[in-house]
Amino acid sequence: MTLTSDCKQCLACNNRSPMFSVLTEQELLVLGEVRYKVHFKPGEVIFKQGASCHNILSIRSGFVKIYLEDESGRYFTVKISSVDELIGKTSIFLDKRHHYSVAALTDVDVCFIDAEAFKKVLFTNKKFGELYANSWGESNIILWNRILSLAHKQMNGKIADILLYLSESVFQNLILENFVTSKLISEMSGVAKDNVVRTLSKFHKEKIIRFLKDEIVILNKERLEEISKKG
Amino acid sequence: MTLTSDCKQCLACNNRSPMFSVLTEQELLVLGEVRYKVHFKPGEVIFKQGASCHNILSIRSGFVKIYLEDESGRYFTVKISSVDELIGKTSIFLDKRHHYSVAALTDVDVCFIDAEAFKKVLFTNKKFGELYANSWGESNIILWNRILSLAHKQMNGKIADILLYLSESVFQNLILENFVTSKLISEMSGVAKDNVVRTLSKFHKEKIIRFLKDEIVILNKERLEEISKKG
DNA sequence: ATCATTAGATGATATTTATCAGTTTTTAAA
DNA sequence: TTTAAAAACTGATAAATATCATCTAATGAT
Repeated sequence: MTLTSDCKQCLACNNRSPMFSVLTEQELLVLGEVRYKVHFKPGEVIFKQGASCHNILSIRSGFVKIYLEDESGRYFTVKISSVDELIGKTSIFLDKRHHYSVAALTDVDVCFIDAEAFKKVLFTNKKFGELYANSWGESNIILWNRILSLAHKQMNGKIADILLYLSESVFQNLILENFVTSKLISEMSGVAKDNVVRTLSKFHKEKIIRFLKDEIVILNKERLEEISKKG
Repeated sequence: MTLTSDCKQCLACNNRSPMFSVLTEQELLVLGEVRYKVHFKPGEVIFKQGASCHNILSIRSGFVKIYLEDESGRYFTVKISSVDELIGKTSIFLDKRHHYSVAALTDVDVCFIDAEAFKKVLFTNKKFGELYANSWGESNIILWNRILSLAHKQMNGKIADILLYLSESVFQNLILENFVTSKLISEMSGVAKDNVVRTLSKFHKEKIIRFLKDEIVILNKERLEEISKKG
């Protein structure tokens, strides 16, 4: 993790979340004063579940995973976030503790914005508040979908769900970035790693995906959707 | 479902969510004008996933279940809400559609409050906005916990989690209300009904709970917590 | 009071999935 | 360039769970 200061203020930042465009110059200046940018390398932990929480994060480049840890030390990755997304939308309204962990999947630049200053702007600018709430709502839909997938589906369906989620919501592309490994899909789907490998190999043989040396490409999305539906 | 008008305006309502206490008289009067109260009998559906959404709901008495339906028509009950809780905190900020269904578990009185008027108040009164966000955040913690439970735990752990959730978060009591049936626990835990019955009987034999004629009482909470932890 | 429906109960079976063990390949590090 | 550490791969096995079938008890409706 490296602290860098070579970035324009929020006012002129062109990696900022589009939400910020509804803020006034004055508001952007305020936020610019209370933020700092940090660089993380792949694998580095950005913050840990249980640690105290004083910032909301804005991702300026790269991909991070948001994951939960249970009492037995097992992980579950809930979602993957990237540019334009805010992290901690829920946490800043809770008990000043993080309720999940975040780690970098690639090289990542993150702006840490002071939560109190951010909240002040949030409650002052109605337009901004509404966009924030919309974006919070979108995040919740992902949670509901994850719950449905975990509750009743079996291996094939769970893995299909993850592939579709990654393609549609994370990359907007049929080609999945190469940090998507079987291990990551295992963490996201709740399916044991061995079985993820087996299933991906099977999908490869059936020409539903191409799965070669950590490259995953969706070849037959309709089929994946059927598998997801069937469960 | 019965439409009733025998209720005081929000101003004098003593079944309202405590959040409302930070509103001004003027704001309460506004909300009072755009709400209507409806009674539901046990089993009645209050709204369906996919239907259009123009209201936020405030439960004034009774218990409701919030559940998701998947493409194959299976149900999953995410949480149980009761007095003092708002339903639709996320939905009013989405695409005007409900993303889950709600049904009455007992006799229920619900206030339907017009979403647009509610949002106006929400963005005007900062204190109210903050309480709303806190309460939204609390709801999200429940979702995260559900996800962790579903992802890695097996039957015993999943069922223990539901019993603990009901006791701690819903009833604040070791005695679970008698609408909590094996079927409901099955819907909430993602475990097949037959296996829920088997597990509850086992817990009964081991004196962890008392499970007799639709009465469930937690006798040994520490043991349940161990089972939850072990998974 | 009777009938139909739902919940509880339980054993048997089949399916699904996790786990283990061992091999190969790839990637990263020294 | 060699070595170490992950990741991919695969078969075998064991464990967990869903499903099916059947029964009784309880509940609610007419």
